[in-house]
Amino acid sequence: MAGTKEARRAPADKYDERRNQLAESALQTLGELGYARTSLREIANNSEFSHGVVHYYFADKFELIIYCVRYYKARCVTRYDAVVEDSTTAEGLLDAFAAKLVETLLDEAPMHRLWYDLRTQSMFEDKLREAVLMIDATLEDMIWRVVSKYAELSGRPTVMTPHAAYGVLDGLFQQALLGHLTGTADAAEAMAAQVHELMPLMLTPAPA
Amino acid sequence: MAGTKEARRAPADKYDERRNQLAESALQTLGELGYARTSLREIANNSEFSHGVVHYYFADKFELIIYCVRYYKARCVTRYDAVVEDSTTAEGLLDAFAAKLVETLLDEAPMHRLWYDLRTQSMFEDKLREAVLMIDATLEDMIWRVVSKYAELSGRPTVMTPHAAYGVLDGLFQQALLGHLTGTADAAEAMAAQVHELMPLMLTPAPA
DNA sequence: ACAAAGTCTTGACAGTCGTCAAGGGATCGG
DNA sequence: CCGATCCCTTGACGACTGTCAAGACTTTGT
Repeated sequence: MAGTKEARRAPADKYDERRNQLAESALQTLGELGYARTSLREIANNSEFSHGVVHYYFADKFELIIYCVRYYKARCVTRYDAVVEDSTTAEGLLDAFAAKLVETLLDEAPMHRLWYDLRTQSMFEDKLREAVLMIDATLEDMIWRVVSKYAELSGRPTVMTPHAAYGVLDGLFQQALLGHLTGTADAAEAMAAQVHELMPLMLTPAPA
Repeated sequence: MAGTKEARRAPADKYDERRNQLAESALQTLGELGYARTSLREIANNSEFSHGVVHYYFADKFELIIYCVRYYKARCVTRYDAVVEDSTTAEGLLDAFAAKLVETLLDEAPMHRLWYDLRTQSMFEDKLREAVLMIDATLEDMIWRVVSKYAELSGRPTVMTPHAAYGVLDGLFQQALLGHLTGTADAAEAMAAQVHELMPLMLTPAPA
């Protein structure tokens, strides 16, 4: 039992490569159909392999999906780091942050709805919980890097905890995503305006 | 089984009554298993009928689920109205509102996670969109009645649109629900504290 | 009381699902 | 060059799904 994975031959690289390849096909399928309607056969159809190969690289469906969640996290968790590092003024940071929010909402809408789908599934399915809570915490850190930098550039301390700041911003983003996917044309821009108004409220009031 | 009074019922009433009865069984099942794992047979199992009866009262699965969404809405949309009407001070309103939020999060967690599940499904499934957007708008109105009354009692105008106010509060609630369902003991109380800090920020700054 | 209409159960259908076993090629060490 | 190992395909299994038809039971109208 123990050590079956270590016993694997030299091409551990190729093994991981295939797993990532399948993860990408899975993410694409999940982003399109959602968790409820995604089958392993459909995932394999969106790859260059047949449906049986999934069980060669993953023990079961959950292992694949959880692997996908972590694989996805690795790509998006640094999304706003450049914004944080490059900004020199509070207003510039806020503009760049809001613009990046709009950009990712428009460009990667399927991935975002998948994330919300999986996070909600974790409320029902124990097996998804650990992975989901881990990435959620990482996203909270990501947002907090933005907010605390914004506070620093403004020269005013924050009045919100990282948890609360993530909660309210995530609420606005999710709302905008729903609007965007259901036909509200200016959902993303409306969110940008809301973020512009909300962020200053996260700091102690500016001196009059 | 002793149907003493149904004998004289008008058929239309009984028909709607059965539909509501099935809707309640469906809501219970959906709240327990989530959308992805709920089958019509499981719904019928949680009722006193057999699985075939569903297609006697509903054309298909979607009609049942959409009926459930509307049925659910009718019950919860007035949840905070008593809070709004009975409060005479801004602080009293805020306390009562936060307490009600905590109460419903703890007592009706399965229903809330079902709502978030269905709302997310509407990002993938066209057929759910209309019903979900309708109830979402109604919830936004419900929240706005609280916020605007809070502003009125405070004697200070709001600085947020109804849409934004609902977005941020819903974000905090959803975050707390996830925390509560995944084992964070004080998730609900933490949310109450966050709401206490957030609500004043929705109004123009108080005079120093 | 009899017939019609309404209500519900049963059983089956055509699919789809996750999973796994058997086996065929491909690749590589010897 | 051969045999072992890895990679992948194929096909099948039992279970489950939404749906519907046939019929039994109940209630209603006359």
